[in-house]
Amino acid sequence: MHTHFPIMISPDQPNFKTHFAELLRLAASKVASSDLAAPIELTRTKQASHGDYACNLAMQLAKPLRKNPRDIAALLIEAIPASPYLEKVEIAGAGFINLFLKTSAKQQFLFYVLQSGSEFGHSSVGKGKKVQVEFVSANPTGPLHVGHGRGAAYGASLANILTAVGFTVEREFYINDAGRQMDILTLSTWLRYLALHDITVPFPTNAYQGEYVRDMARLIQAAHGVRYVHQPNQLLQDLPLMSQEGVIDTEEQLNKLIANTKTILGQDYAYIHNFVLTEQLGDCRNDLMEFGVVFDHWFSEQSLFDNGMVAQAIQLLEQKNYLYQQDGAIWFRSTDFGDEKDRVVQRENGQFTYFASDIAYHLNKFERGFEQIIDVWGADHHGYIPRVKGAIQALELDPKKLEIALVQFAVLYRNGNKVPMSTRSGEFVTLRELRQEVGNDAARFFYVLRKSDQHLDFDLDLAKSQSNENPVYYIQYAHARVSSVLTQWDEDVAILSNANTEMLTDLVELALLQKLIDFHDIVETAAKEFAPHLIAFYLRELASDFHSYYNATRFLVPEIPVRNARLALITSVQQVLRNGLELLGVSAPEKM
RNA sequence: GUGCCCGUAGCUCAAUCGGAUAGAGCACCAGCCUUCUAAGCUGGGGGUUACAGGUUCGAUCCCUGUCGGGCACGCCA
Repeated sequence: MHTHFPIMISPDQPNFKTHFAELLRLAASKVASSDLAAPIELTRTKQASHGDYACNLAMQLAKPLRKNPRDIAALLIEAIPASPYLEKVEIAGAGFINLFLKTSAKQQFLFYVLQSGSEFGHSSVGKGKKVQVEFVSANPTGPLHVGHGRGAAYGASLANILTAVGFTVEREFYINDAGRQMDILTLSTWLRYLALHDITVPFPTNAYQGEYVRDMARLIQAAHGVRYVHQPNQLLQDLPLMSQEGVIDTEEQLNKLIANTKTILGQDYAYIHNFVLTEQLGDCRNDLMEFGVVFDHWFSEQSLFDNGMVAQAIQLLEQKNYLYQQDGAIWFRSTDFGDEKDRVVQRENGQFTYFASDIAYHLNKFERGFEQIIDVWGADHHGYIPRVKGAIQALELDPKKLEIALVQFAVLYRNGNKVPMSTRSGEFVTLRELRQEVGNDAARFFYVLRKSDQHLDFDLDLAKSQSNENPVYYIQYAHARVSSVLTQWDEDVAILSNANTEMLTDLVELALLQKLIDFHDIVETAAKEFAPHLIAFYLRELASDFHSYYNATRFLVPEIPVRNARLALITSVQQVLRNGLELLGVSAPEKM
């Protein structure tokens, strides 16, 4: 194919915005002899009368140059080099410089979209740098619920976007398989197993209540019969007093039960512990896979203990003099790094805290050579940030490499009421249930339809009753409509690369073309700001522009040049819709 | 009580890190299918950006205070 961009600065990735910014930079270097510290910022205009791109440079220069912004703008415009893509430049308002992109440049841009295909929107600004996105990382103590779903959708979309702009991305799931919660789940399962053999012990109210615990007990029974059955008298030994007869509800009681269970089961405890872990992890993995969320690496917290890495990390802090002993425990001086208080890394009983293994985990991440480490956390962990960043600084690692993306929890509403959610009580709506109710596509899209640090009100009744009015269908419908037109046209799409796009002069058509041009910037901004929702909003706007076009214009007209030009346009729109949906993990159906 | 986040149309949310007349969707009202998919389109009403000050050419955005909401403040994970 012959090139349509004779003097484009970057023929591989025609980017008019950066091109114009470069022109203005050249102009500014002539006008303001002193060097400019700030980069030139161009924004897309909201109104067509303001051109395609606007720049506020003149207003920013007003103070240092001690001149009227409009006068500066005039000087800048005078100094702008000629460009084959620049139609005209105007001064407006308080001193805005409005740049108009040549219509021919917009028209020819279509060839670039068609040629790039599924690669359109991708770039190489990431330069192949190694980035890790760690997300979900839910305790494997029960099914994923709708809160996890948001982290999953966000992290997966973010990873896709970072990949699209040229980073080498690793998706990691951190398995909390070392803590007390796993012991509680093991105990819960064993108690349900005993109940299957008519040995009833009061089931602690603060143990895991969910039906899936009984399911696991049945699996163990089916595989091993009575092998793990023991009489309960030893189990209740030395149990702290019950507040009411037959009710176990304190943490001390739970701890004693766990300790007794370990004694009674001996070697067998590890089997049940391992069984429930494998079972829950497998369930979690399948659930996420069905949701289109796949991880490159599953990292076990337990492995940090097994390999001695936790002890090593703590020793390292000790060597650097950031630890001290008090009340029998070992503390890390996180207050040296702005934390509210110092934090325990090793308890009085000799056990390391979760924080200790997290220090080792992050040290390990740095040792793996990532240039950027992104932790996606639930917003309830925000207080945890200073101590982790503090530990990283204490280890003399670069805290700027670690970025914490906080995702607010999704709050579920049913019949206008908040749905209570607690994993242990078993009262929660699972991600699976949600996916079955509204579908994977709608769920993936709905989750990223708002900024991640905003609370998400998820109205189940609305999602269910209005599933056909979900915005995702609006976008998918636009995609399917194009497919339908192309099917009826019934010719090879390849010939559209010879279309005469100068036929596209209608205002709606030019607006659509400009929208396609915007896609690159949207993806890059989404990557820079960790903001997948920008893609979702962009796609809705693009679909909206398309639907209007569809209703106002007939594509399959007898005049072949007009027809092919319009088909080239809508084929390009379809391509961008598909590429954008792909980033969000949403399917792009040919038919609806 | 202390710290962090938030407060934008009736509802759910945007607003390209300080820019031009604050935008969408849902809901509501009035129209559009004999022609490429009506899961669509066109038009309409809807706002003192919680409140009060401050900073400057210019504030939803930055600063201070007040009110209201969420979260976190364990030798839990």
